[in-house]
Amino acid sequence: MGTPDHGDIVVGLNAVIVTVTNEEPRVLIVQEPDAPSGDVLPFGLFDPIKDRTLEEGLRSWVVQQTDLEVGYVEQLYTFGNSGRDPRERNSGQRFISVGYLALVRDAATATRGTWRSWYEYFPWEDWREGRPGILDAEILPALGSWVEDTPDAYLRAVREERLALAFGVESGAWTEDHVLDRFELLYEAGIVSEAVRDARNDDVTAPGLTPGKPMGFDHRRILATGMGRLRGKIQYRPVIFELMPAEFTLFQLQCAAEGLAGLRLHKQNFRRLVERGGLVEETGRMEASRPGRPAKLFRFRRNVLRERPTPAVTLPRGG
Amino acid sequence: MGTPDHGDIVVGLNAVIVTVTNEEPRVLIVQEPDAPSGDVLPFGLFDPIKDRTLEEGLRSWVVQQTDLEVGYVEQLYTFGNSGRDPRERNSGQRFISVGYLALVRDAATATRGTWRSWYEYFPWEDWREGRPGILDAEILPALGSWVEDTPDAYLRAVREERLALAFGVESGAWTEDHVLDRFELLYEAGIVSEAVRDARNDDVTAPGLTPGKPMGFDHRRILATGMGRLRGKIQYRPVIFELMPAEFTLFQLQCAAEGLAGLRLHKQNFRRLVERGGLVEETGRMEASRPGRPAKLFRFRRNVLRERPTPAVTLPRGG
DNA sequence: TTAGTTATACTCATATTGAGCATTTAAATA
DNA sequence: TATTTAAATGCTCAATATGAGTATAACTAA
Repeated sequence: MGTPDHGDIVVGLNAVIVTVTNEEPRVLIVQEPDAPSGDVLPFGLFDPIKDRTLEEGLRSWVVQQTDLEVGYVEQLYTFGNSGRDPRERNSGQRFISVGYLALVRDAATATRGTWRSWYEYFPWEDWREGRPGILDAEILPALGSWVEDTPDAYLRAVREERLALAFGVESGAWTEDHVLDRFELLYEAGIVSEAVRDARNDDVTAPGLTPGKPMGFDHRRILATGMGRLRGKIQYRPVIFELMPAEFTLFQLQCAAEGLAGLRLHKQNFRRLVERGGLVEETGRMEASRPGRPAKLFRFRRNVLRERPTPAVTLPRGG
Repeated sequence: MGTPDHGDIVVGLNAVIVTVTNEEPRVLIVQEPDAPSGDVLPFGLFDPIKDRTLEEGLRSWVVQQTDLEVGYVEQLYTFGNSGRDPRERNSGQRFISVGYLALVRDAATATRGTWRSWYEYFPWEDWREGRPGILDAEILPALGSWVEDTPDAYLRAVREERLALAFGVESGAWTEDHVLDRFELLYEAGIVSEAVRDARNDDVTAPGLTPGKPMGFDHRRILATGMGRLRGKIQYRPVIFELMPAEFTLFQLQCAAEGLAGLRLHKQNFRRLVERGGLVEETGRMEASRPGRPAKLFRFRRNVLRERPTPAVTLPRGG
């Protein structure tokens, strides 16, 4: 990497590794002793000599660090903002962070790190038990006055529109995949503690309100990107099956979809869509007995990929 | 940047700058004297000292190089494959290229570069005059035998599935936004001349078949990414209006959508969707007279953003 | 005045979606 | 063994959206 003189670029690879256990979407978190403020995602540096591609680099140190064999991997976004990574301050290096989303079926195999529900970091994203109270109690008032207090009229209008779009203020429609838009508003408004941490000058006033658990570096932003991408993608690609065991009941599938989307779905309509869409086929086996009528076990019909242009689970809302 | 010793990382920012003129989607191409093989996109290096963010860096040298004020900008993808950028071979540096999509309304203001139809580089992507002949005459046979000739059975199955998905071989469905998937297949199969150029060892046999105009570096891949992203995005965000003048007829809007998607659309249904979706409003003015009934002029209804979760033009196929 | 050309309005069968009620099959309990 | 309870599964029905037209209106050019 050479001596770190001013102007050196360091490429960090960050992984949002997702699994679903007990109907709860979880991300792999590693404990970094020197993490300045909060949990961090697994990350490593891109080695320009050894790694042939970014994704290869990512895969190699994920295996090395966690012993996880990740299957599905997808690039998320490349962030290069100065000031959002505290490591830059002392080293004179410039951190570019490339985020990746990885999906694993079997959480058990990770030898390092812990799996945490992603809603610990984003409590306002979980609508499964109804509209989260924190939205109307804290977040929207704070964002509202942030918009109100914007001096410049044009900028105020822009922010107002962003707020309306991201949180469905005027339309009443919550779009579950706009996770990043919502987080960026909270960050810019100084309502998450990372914003306070990163503020060098005092243009950010800490409002004593920091919903959700903070993360180190810009990792909560990367997690938001991954959540949004995954929530969007399950609606047009069958990625959800990357998170399911080989055999599953339709209700387990629905719970996984609900967990990821943070919504309750209409059970009968969900079944209809999945079955009629040709996404699954019966295995002939039944679920081990529990109270109630036993459920048939299904498997993913891989052939659906060749048959339909958009083979995915759409999300019929409503409990 | 320091002396280029082995292991240095250089971040290149590449812009797919798109406009629509005469119903044709065009990209800004610059003439590089040292471009090894073909046209290139505008690109510049990220300056880790001056540029606060990647996007800011991009905007600054786009203005500097072309005098274009780009409005809408969106990051596409970060490529880091070694071997796909010929500059790496001599310099000992590692090139990471971050692609961006930028949309401009008024092509006239560019002071450098030329606007070229993106279908010059991707002739198989233009279905407006029906299914392109090159597909059945050249591309699909070549891809077919590439798959057939794959020795490893598992890899062959994977490739077969990718081919089926990307080109709609089995489903018969052409998904217009899978531009990158299709290009990557052509590249891996050695059917585009960039693949032949990049091949160090002889695992790629030049088949004497190189559809579409090649580009320098990995720029055709970046363009493919931009085309696919834009084609996908017009269906759920009103980005198409970033490419339209302030006032336009519904037919002009349709032609723009058709040009971008590379499809013919059903006129009456297109109107219905756009009008009922609340995307536009009448200005009261009419188009300057041409043969036929004069058309009403419309403008984008910006307020639709606050009202609807997915304000966009869906694409009703069929001429 | 008429033909040509394009915009716009309207229709209609079919598919998809949202919402709910009804039935089946098991375990748990009396 | 009969009854209750908890699911899974099956079915209906209205509302809406979509695909594919036909019909009419408003202009220009000859």
